[in-house]
Parts: sequence; C-alpha cells; structure tokens
Amino acid sequence: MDTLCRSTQAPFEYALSIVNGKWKLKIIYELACTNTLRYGELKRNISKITHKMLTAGLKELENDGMIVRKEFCQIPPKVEYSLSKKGMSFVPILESLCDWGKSQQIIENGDTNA
Amino acid sequence: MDTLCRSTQAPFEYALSIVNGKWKLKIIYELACTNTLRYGELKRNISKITHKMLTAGLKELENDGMIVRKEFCQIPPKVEYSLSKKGMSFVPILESLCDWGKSQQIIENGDTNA
DNA sequence: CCGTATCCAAATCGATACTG
DNA sequence: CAGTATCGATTTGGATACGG
Repeated sequence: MDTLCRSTQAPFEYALSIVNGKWKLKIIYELACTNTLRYGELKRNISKITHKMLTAGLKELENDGMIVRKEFCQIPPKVEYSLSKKGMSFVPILESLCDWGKSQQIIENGDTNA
Repeated sequence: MDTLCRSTQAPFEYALSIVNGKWKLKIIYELACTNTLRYGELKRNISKITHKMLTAGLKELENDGMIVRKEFCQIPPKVEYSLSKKGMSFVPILESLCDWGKSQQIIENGDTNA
C-alpha cells in the first residue's frame, strides 16, 4: 500500500485547508442533499450548530469557492446557498465517506484488527 | 444530484466522529504513506504538530480502531504505529481527497463557478 | 524514547443584542 | 430573515517538567 506518497502531500494539504473544520463537511453534506437551502433552513437542519458557527462556515466555504450565495434584494431578506461546480465535484468524496461509515458500522462487532 | 439523503446521515456522522479533528486525517495520511512509524517519526513528519496534539490524536484513533499501537518492552522504549484493517479501508478516501485537491489546484484559475 | 501532567495563553464557542 | 458585533465562558493548544 503505497499509492500515497510525498507528491500527493500538497494536494492533500490543499483539500484539508478547505474541508477541515468542525462544520465544513456537514454544511457541504447538507447542501449536497438538498441542492438549495436558505440560511434558516441550514441552521435548522444542522443539529447543534450555532448562528455564529454557521455564518463563519458559510463565509469560508464561499471564499474557497465551494458554495454559491445568492441574495435576493427584498424585505425580509432571502439568501439561498448551493454548491458551486467545485463543491459538487466534492460530493463523490462525501459519498465514499458515507459508504465507509456504513460498512464500518456494520462490522463494529466481529472486528479483528490487523 | 441526490445520491446523498437522510438515510446516509448516520453513517456520515459516524465517519465524521472518527475522522473530524484538526490532526486526525494527517496522522492517518502519514501512516498510509509509510505503513509503520515510530512516535518520534510521526512527530517529525507532521509539520507543526505538538507532542500533546499528537499523543491525543493517536490515542483517539487507537480507541476508534483506526490504528494499531505496538509497544516494544525495552529501554529506551520503542512504539510503532500502523493502520489497522479499518484504517486501511479508509485509505481510498484519502486518495480521492488528494485527487480532488490536485484537480482543483490545477483549475484554480479559469474557474467559473456554477 | 514514549507518554502523562501541569500551567498558562490563545482560540473557539454560545448567547444575546443590534442593524438593514 | 439574514448577518454583524460583542462579551464572558469553555476548550484547545503550546511549552515544559517529570516518570517509566
């Protein structure tokens, strides 16, 4: 097993810089599930997240080009968030993460480590 | 794009509970690259990590069954870490993360978000 | 060499109030 | 409704000392 090596380190760090954080993956996951969500919907969907954390997370992901923020100029305000192209290209990784989680949850008993 | 849905949420949270953390993925990555590493080698390889963070991260990953800790009873002590079966099953995800990072780094210019 | 414990600084978080 | 600002409280993190 040596498909990972020093040459993959920079891309790896780059990916982590975007995705590593307490709420980042959850936000992306949520948008991947539902395509488009308003701020309040995200807030309600992501259990335990606070206002502050969500706004911070959304801003960072937007700055990193992962999500698109669409603001409707109206009163009361309305803002919709969705994944960008870049964000969508990340979805397969979320899927493998889910698959992995599922398979490991199933094992979780007769597990003999290597 | 609706391959992710409510039914994948539990596995997703499970995966995050193991892998979400400032250093977890880097530790796993490092072990995936080199198979077996002593504590001191890990410490040297992972840039910026401190003693405290590394020991904490290793312990959690060990508790979650991702890595195997092999202690040699000798003076001076020697401890080797490596990925468990479970940890190894996670490596493909690291690879896709690297691939994704690489492709996005390449784009990073003529990028028109969706 | 590896790991634990401790102390203190710094970053993060949660609740809340306020603006457009 | 969406977002910013602020202020304690809690958590995390770094440096260091010590023990097996």
